[in-house]
Amino acid sequence: MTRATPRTAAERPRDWTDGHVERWRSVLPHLDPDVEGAVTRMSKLTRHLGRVREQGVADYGLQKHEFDTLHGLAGRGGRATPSDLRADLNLAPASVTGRLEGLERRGFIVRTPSSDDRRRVDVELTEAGRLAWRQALDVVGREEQRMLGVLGPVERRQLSDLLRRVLLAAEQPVPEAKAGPAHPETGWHA
Amino acid sequence: MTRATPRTAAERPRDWTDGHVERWRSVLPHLDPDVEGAVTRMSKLTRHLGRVREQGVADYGLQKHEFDTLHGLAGRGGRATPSDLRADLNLAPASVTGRLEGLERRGFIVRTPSSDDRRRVDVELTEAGRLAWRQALDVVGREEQRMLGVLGPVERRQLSDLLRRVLLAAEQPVPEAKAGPAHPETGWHA
DNA sequence: TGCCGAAGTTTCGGCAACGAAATATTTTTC
DNA sequence: GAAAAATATTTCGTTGCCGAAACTTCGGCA
Repeated sequence: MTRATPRTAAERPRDWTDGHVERWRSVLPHLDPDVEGAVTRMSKLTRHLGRVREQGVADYGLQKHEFDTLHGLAGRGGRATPSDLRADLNLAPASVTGRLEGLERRGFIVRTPSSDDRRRVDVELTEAGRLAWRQALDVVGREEQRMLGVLGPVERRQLSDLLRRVLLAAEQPVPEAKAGPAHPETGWHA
Repeated sequence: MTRATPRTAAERPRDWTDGHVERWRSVLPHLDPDVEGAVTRMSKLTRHLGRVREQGVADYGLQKHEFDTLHGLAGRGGRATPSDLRADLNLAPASVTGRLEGLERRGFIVRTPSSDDRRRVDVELTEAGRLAWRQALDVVGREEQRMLGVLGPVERRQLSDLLRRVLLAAEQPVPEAKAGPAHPETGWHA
């Protein structure tokens, strides 16, 4: 092992979250440090990637929400309806209209009334749109790789697998009532 | 082992993210499924907890941002300045004022000009505020426990440890330039 | 054909967040 | 000890999002 993983908590370097959890434990003694630590770190990591996306994507003249919209569109091969995007991006219908408005004004998409169903609108990525998307995409990809790259391939798989099991539980509808356990507390995260 | 973890991918149940990653892999072939899977799942889990918080917290008459503010305040022992909250909650100064306005109107906090430094304002949790916070807190704690509870104690620790290592990398300032690797792509997540 | 409920999209009104500028107060500097 | 710089908070103007309502079009059914 080139730089083995420390075995004991003492020699393991501490991150911001360790301090956070410790602070909260003094207020809420029942808190499970591993649950709280994992949840907090996921929240922070997600926010961090969000910031990177926001900032990196700006170099290509896009805002986060603009990029996300282009990305959603690209994920459908460059053609979709507002309803598709509404579902993919988890947005209110009104918000989709707002986003498309801006993107159309900037020439990244075109909206044309569908000919076979005239209730619908077809949204299509223009060449300019596809280009902006493609360039901005790499910024985020690099940061994801940078962060997850500190883990080896096996560990990445392990992480992904653990999370899958958690998510499967989340996707399950809550199994009813569930008289609260003795220590249902949480310490939260930024 | 009561119900052992499946060894092969084939017998492992698939979650939403597996499909998502697969879809994107057909568009961006270089994508690392484990990186993408992990990131996507963290994003989804964070969002899920956000929704639960939003909804559960509503049962106690609070909105998410109101609860977060009370929570930040409680984390400082029930007394803080707007600047403290601004830092803890990662908010623009203007937003803090807006939030406190609402909470004061509802009787959950009190704002009093500090006597020793008259630029400052002291924000204090009222009894009503503390009560609302404490009750709403349990809702979220229960959901965190429910979700992470599908993992055993050892696995939770493992998850938390893996994430710590990733976060330590994130907390490090980006190590400069980093001429892009060959496959810096990403597939994104809702 | 003519009507009716369902579906797709946009408009409207309101809320919360942000950045920038304004205001008030303290600390520093000469 | 007064002017300048720094700090804390609020006000202002803009933006994006959301829920609800409106409008158009589609599909079925008499």
